[in-house]
Amino acid sequence: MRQNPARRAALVDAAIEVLAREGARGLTFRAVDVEAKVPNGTASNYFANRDDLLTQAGARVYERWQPDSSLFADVLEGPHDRAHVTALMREMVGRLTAFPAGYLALVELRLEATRRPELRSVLTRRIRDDLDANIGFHLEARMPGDATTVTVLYMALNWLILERLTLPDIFPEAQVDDLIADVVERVLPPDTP
Amino acid sequence: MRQNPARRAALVDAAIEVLAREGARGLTFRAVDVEAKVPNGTASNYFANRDDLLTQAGARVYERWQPDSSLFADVLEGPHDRAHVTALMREMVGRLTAFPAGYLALVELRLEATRRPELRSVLTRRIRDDLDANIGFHLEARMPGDATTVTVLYMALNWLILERLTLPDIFPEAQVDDLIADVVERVLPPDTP
DNA sequence: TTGACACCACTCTAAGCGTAGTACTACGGT
DNA sequence: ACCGTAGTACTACGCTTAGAGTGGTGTCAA
Repeated sequence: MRQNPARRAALVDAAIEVLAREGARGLTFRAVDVEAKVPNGTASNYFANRDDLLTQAGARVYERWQPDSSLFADVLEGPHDRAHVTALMREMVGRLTAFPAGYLALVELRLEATRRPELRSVLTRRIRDDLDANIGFHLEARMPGDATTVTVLYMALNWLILERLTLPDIFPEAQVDDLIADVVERVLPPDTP
Repeated sequence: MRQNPARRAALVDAAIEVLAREGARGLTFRAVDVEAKVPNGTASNYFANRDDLLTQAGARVYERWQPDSSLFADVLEGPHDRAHVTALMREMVGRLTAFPAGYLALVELRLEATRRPELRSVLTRRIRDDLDANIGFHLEARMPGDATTVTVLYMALNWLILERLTLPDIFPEAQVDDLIADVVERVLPPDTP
């Protein structure tokens, strides 16, 4: 098992691209080698098996999505109204969409999870934690709405992203920002001035 | 090119199962043969190529989801309030979820559509038509809310279904009906008695 | 008898895995 | 300055699996 961390990271990033482009079943050691432009057999030397590769790829996507830490501070200090939530949601959708391979790779992992119980439990924990963190943050920042509000936002916006990335002509690009505002407007309770 | 329609349908249904179970890349003629329990080489004789098989599978899923026609009549005559919409949404989520292989196959097709422009345009049209039909029906039935209402419902409930089918432990089964009611309650305007 | 289909068997090709063997590089010890 | 060693990079090979497509033969019914 080789240790070179730069190479390891490059291989994991390559795995994400392959997952998004070729699907879970196309994720082979060889394909990762080619994508990372390293000689055949290299990935075999860095990962014990496919599961290893899959879970590391999933973790890496979340790493690369971490927002700038200043975001948290800004939000806690900002206003607690719908307009601010809309801005936040736009930022989030934009941030996730900006790494399309990562999002598509996660969807592939979800589908693969229907076949691999271990992957399913890892993914379930990660996604549940993420949702809970969002709920916690929303409440801590004293934004309008409760846990259910955040859950409904989570569902609608996730589907919006999936739709944009797979069938972009269903919701025209120009309409997306308005759609996000619509979602927030419908789901959040009115501001109490 | 063989014509036997019963066999052809059996092969398409088998293709849906294979898509859901093995992913788009696992959809091979041989896998379909095995799933449909017909001799090797049969699918080769019934479909010109993989694209042919993919688009026919997509169409078949929608066919199998068609609600009983009496549903439409019932809805047009029923009350026009949130409670009724909730019941309708539960029926719809239940109907789609009851054919999990179909739903997962469609998600696989979405991902495959990122690679195949032709499949993308076929799918885009079908899904856009379906959404428009839902919007039209909602308005025709004089349910509370407008086109945006239906769109937001569409997004949130689709993600709910995807979540249920891929990572069922994120939202416990027992919570689903309540969650649907929550979604409707937040997204629809209040009843005007 | 003929035509359409079912079934079976076969060849050809491609892809991938794992690893053995060799080459390179850097570093510490002397 | 030299050498040995450890860790890694690269290459190549054997082995296995999977699938595509097709030709030939059997079967049934009009």
